[in-house]
Amino acid sequence: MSTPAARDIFRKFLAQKGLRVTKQRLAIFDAAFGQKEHFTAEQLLDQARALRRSVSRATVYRTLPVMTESALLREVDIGTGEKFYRLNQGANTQMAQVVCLDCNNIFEISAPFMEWYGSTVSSKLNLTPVTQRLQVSARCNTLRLTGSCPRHG
Amino acid sequence: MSTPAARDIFRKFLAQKGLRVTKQRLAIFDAAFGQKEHFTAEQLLDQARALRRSVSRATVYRTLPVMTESALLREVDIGTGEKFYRLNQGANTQMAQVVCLDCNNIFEISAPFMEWYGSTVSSKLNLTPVTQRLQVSARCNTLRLTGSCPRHG
DNA sequence: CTGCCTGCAAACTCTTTGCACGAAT
DNA sequence: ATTCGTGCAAAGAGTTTGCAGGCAG
Repeated sequence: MSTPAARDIFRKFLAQKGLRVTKQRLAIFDAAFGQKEHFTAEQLLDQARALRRSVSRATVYRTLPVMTESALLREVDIGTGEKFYRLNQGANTQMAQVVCLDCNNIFEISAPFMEWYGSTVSSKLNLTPVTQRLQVSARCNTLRLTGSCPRHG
Repeated sequence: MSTPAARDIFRKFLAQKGLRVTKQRLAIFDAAFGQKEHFTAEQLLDQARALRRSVSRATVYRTLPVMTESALLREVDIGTGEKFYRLNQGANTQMAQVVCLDCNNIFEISAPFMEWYGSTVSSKLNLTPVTQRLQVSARCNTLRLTGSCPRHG
């Protein structure tokens, strides 16, 4: 759940960008803060609608970029067609994702060397790195051996 | 262009998989071998049609997985909506991609440590790694400083 | 009041799929 | 002669956008 303090940060951010503080944006913001793990635009829409029935899909899609640009959220694209988002809990270190192809869980692993790698490799090409992503797809050993995955259910 | 020898390898692969050697599949295969860099399904369709007018988009999309499974091609997903493909010229080492957001070039960089990283991290989660991807998005210094990018045109 | 924001629905992009015909074995 | 493969067009999924009306500043 979003605290009044967190909400004020969002208000301030919106004001600063010359954007209006609307009830829809606040509902979407609160919904995002209620998420514990990765979530999709659709899941965010559901949660936001629970807080304010009229929130539309379009507004969710229009608000997500605002929240990522403000570093409130991180976008996580694992190449499955739909994008995932996650609260950016003040984590300043680069994260890698390990995606289990069996249980569909996304595990976030700190990978500080990514930043170094990005700069090193970019400078050789006369480029300036903007973002890095490192992802590992894997299969569940437990599921393979026992036929059921504890994380799967 | 595809040599008769390369085409024979493809014929053999198809036979081995119990798949038929059709004119369309050969045209798509030849088109793929004419590509020097990364290409999209649409670009491959264009090239294949240049070799055999009737090749359809559906067949290209149905043939691409066959060619990736046979390791003739590598799939490169940089999260832009459309997938890229590339000839897998016997490169056995893991590759990272540096994507220039200005010129849209994709630079392939050998990154053998990715494999090590994948195994290390997966084993801690009791998973078996299947694939790794490491991508850096970057901006062109030359473009920023001089207003034009030599690779852009 | 002014004009940014919203909801709705249609449009869009890339990819997949059902079906009847055609061709490889 | 069998099946598998093909082309076509429609469907699908996720996301974006044009427009008329609504609400924040």
